[in-house]
Amino acid sequence: MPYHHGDLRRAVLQAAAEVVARDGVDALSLRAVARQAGVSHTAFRHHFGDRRGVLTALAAEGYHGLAAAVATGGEQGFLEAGVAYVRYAVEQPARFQLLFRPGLVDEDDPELVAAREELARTLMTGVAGFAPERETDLAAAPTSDPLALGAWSIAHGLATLALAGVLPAREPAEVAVLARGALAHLAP
Amino acid sequence: MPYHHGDLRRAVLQAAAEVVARDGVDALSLRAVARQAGVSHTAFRHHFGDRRGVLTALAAEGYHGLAAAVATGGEQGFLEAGVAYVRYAVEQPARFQLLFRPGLVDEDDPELVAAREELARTLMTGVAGFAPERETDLAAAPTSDPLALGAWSIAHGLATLALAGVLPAREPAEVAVLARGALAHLAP
DNA sequence: GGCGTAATCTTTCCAGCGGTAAGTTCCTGC
DNA sequence: GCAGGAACTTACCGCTGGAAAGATTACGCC
Repeated sequence: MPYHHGDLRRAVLQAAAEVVARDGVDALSLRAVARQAGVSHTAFRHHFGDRRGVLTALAAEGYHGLAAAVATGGEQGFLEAGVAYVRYAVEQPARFQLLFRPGLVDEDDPELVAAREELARTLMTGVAGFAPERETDLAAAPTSDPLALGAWSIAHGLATLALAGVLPAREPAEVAVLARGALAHLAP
Repeated sequence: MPYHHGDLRRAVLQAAAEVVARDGVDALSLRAVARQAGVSHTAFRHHFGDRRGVLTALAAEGYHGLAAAVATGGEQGFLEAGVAYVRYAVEQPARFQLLFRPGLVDEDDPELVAAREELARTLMTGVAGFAPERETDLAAAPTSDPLALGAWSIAHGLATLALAGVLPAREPAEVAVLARGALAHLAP
């Protein structure tokens, strides 16, 4: 075992992603990750700073994944974009929580901000397909367009309600049905 | 200081509620609460079991508060009921998170379940006022009515997005404006 | 009135956590 | 081939939640 790991950053992120996906964000222990990577528990201080730094890097990756999922679903229309959003949340609950739980990440991290903007753009293109006659401004933030914000809120709200265990439905397929029903009540 | 506190359960809940409201759920330390109540850190094991038990009891109280807020807002119509929901979340973020963050509470606790059902009923009466001609079934769960679920999702989604720091708006009043705009796109 | 039992609370201990500080090893540029 | 900085380790600190065992009090029952 060499003194210098070589690609510790990558190894840590991968190990951390596994732990988070399996046991949730709260269960992520730097020491456990370090053990799994065969490294002392203070080794990645240099790469990430503190625990929040690790989570921030992980979250940036997560935003890309969510944006990709929504984009793929969006090829089949606006409604399926929303469904894809909800599916992502229900199928990868811990990853999703990491993205939106307050206080977990460093909000000012450049990579994180960029990843969030990518997601915002993806959401806007989805809404543009829903109400084409509106001449939606693709450059605008979804937070400044009431319709886009409504769509995002429905998808996001349903997803978080499902994760909270408030909905009777648990399986992704069941939740997807609920998502379609709720999204159908959105009017341009 | 008597050996038996007298009303430890009440004292602990009050102290815990203060800590949560001030510093967030994650900052709630049983030891800190115990110190504040002038009691050893294992004293309330008997009353609540473990940490989760304390949070569960706290959450049950919180559901009542949220339901009351929504009911009050609902007197001015459906839209204001939704706005009240969002306001509650933004004005008391930690309390709100406690109610909906996965894994924090014991989902099977009878008091918690009852409190959740009370909230569900309140939400349904709000929706009934929105679409009176639908002859909404007040006894039905909001999760089985697509319109009710859509309304709940919009309010809940907007609230959680705001708490996540994704929206530019931070002040309750600003968020309330966004809530009205988003809710306005919901059609019976 | 007194006694036994159960409820309540304390003391003590444990392993694990994140973070800091100081020291060691290795790579890289000159 | 050597300085200097990057990468990593070891040792330590205070904190946490929980388990176990003991002390104290309340209370029902005879």
